Amino acid sequence: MKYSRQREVILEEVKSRYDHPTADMIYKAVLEKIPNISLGTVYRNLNQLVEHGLIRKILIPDDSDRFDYCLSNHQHLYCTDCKNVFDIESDVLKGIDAVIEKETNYTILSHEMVFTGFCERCNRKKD
Amino acid sequence: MKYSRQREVILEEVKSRYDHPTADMIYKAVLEKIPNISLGTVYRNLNQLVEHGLIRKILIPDDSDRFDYCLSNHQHLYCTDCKNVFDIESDVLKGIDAVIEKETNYTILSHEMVFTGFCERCNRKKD
DNA sequence: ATTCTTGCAAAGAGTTTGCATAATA
DNA sequence: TATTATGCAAACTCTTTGCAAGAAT
Repeated sequence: MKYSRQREVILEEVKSRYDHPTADMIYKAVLEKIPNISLGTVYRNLNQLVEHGLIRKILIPDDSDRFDYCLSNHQHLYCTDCKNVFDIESDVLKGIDAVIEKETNYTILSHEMVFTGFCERCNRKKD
Repeated sequence: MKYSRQREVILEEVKSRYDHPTADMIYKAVLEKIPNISLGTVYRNLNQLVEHGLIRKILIPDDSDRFDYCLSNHQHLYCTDCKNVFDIESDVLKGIDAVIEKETNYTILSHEMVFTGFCERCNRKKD
């Protein structure tokens, strides 16, 4: 990838936050630093960064895609109450691709997983 | 839910096929039986059937949603080569929601999981 | 000099919604 | 009769794309 300031700032933005933002949230944030950046550029760069494995895209049921800096094996929880995405630190799924590959005749490259439920805060609200 | 022939035929269509169709594929199939049904009605009914737990929606990375009749615990493989969705018979994920719930302070209601890779047929093509 | 990237705006795909009408309970 | 569902079309959201201009190698 040829260098571009737009891509650098976009990647920094994804890296620096932990709220699993949508493309539009990233666009709005990056606007502060590059006031004339376009939404198309944000989408193009996010997709490129995903393709190059620098960030990942998280699919949310009935909601727009989120982006996350690629770190260790971790899972995600989508809280249907506050609509936020939270990290789940758990290694129960470690090596699952290899397990499935052994059990079937498929080639497994990756998987997408999202849990749906309630976060801590929304759990407490219900008491 | 109040009875409607449209919904009945839509549910039968999802029940009867194993190719994890998109809303549009279901619409085209149902058109054969109800020639004046509208795409909006298909979407409305699919969503209702999902909400009532009769069918499930499968999220596919960078592709449209698929629908599947709700059966036992099984997983899905999205073949990036032929773009089809296949069933994976495996119980490695059985009880995973409860495990995560024990490990965290979240309430887990459900999860979405899709493996990405190659199906048997596309695997063979590569040899 | 060549290739990649940008901003802009328009288009695209997929899905939802408002409304008057029709069917169900 | 009251409620829910329908067909139609328009609207809506999210995302992609064509293009001429600009930046990076």
